[in-house]
Amino acid sequence: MTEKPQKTKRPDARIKLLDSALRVIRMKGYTATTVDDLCRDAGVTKGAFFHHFRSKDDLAVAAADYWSETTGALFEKATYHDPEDPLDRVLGYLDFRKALVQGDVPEFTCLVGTMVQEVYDTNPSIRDACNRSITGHAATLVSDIAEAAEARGVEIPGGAESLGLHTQVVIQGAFVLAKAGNAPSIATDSIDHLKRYVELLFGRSRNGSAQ
Amino acid sequence: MTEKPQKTKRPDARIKLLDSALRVIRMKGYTATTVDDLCRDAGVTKGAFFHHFRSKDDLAVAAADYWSETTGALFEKATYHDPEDPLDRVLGYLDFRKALVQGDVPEFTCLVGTMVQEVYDTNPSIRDACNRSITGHAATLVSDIAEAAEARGVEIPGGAESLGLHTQVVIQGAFVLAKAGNAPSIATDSIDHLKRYVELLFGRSRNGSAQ
DNA sequence: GACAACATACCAACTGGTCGGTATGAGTGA
DNA sequence: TCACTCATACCGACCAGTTGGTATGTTGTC
Repeated sequence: MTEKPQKTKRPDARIKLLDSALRVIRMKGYTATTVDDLCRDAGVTKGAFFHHFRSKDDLAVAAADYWSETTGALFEKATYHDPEDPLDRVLGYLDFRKALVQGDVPEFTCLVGTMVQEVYDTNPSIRDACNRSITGHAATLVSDIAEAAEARGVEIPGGAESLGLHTQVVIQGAFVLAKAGNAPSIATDSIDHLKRYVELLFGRSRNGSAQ
Repeated sequence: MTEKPQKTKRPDARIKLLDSALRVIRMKGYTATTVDDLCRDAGVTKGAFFHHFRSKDDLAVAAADYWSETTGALFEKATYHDPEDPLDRVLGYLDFRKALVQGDVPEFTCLVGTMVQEVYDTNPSIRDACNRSITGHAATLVSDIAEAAEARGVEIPGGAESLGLHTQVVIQGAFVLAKAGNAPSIATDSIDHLKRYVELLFGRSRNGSAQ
C-alpha cells in the first residue's frame, strides 16, 4: 500500500489479473468470463492465476474489493468535495457521476452491480463483497446529505442514509437501461432527474443547474 | 390463438420451458443457467428443448418476449388505471410496483434487467429483446404522464418519455440494490423517493401519500 | 537452498448442440 | 371403417469442445 518501489519485477500478475477482471467481467459478465479469458487478457498463465487466487469465486471477491479501492481513490480525489455548502457537494457528486458516463458502455458501468445480479442467490460471499462496495460508497455521501439537511433545516423523508442509497439505485438502474438501449444518454437523463429531486427536496430553485 | 380446445395434449413443453426460464434465469442468471437446468426444471428432455428453440440464445429472446407478454397482462388488468386523474394513475402505478415487491428476491425481480446486464455487449439480439421489453413497458406510462402534465399545466423537464424511462431506471436499480443487500426494503424505499419526486414535480402536497 | 512466483501439461466434469428414432394424431381415399 | 401417409412433438444417447481446477516443474531472489 505504501511504496516498495518496483525492485522485484514479479508481483504484478495479481494486479494484472484484477485489472483484467474489471475490464472483462464488465464486458462479458462474471459467469461468461472464463479463467482462461482473464489469463489471456492479463498475459499470464493459469498457474499464475491459481497461485494468487484459490478459485474463480475467490478472484471475484478480490475484484470487488479492488473495485472499491480504485473507485474509492477516484472519488476521494475529485473536486466535488471542495464547496463549503454541503448541498453543493452532494450536487457536485451527481455532476461528477454524470461526467463519468462517457465513452463505451462497458467502460463506465459498474463491476459490482453487474456481478451481483448474477450471483446474489448462488454465491453469498461475492454478493456480500458487492454489497460492501455499494453501501460503502453510498456512505461517503450520507454525511454531506445529513449536513446539508441540518444546515437548511430540511427533514429528509426516510433519512439521509435512505437518500444516499437512492442515489446508488438511480445510478445502477441507469446503467441497466443504458446497456439495454446501448445509449449513455438514458443514464445522464436519469441522473438529471435525481439531481432535480435533490434540489426540490432541499427547496433550491430549479434554474441554474440540472438544466 | 382463439380457442382450439385441448384436442392435442402435446404442445406444453414450450410453455413449460419458458416458465422455467423465467424462474431459473432470475435465480441463477442467464449464462449460469444451462440447457439441462431448464429441461430438468421443466420436466422435458433436451430433444424437446431443441425442437422448440434453435439454440439457448433463441430461447432467451423468446423468454424476453414471453416476459413482456405475461407481465404486460398483469399490468393491464391492474386497477391503477381506474382513476380519472391521470396523475393518480401514475402514482397508482408506483404503489402497484411497490406492492409487487414482496416475498423472496428472485420472485419479484426482473428477467430482462437481469439478462441484459450479462449479454448487452455479447448478444445484440437478446439485448434488443430486453430493451423492447423495458421501453415497451415504460411506454404504457408515458401517455398518463403526458396527460397529467397537460392537465396541470406542468412542464416536465426532459419530457414525459424521459420521466417514464426514469421510473424504470429506479425500479431496475432498486432490484440491483435489493439483491446486493438481500433486502426488499431498499427497493420500496427507493420507489417512495421516486413517488415523492413525481409529486414534487407536479406540485402536489407531500402529506397524505408516500409518507 | 529455501521460498515465492510463476509456467506447462493435464484431467474429469460439464456444456451446448446433434442425430436417429418413436409416439401420436390429423388428413385422405376407397 | 380402415389402411396409409405425413407432420409435429418429443426422446435420450452421443459428441466435440470448454470449464474450473490440479500436479508438477522451472526460475529468479533473498
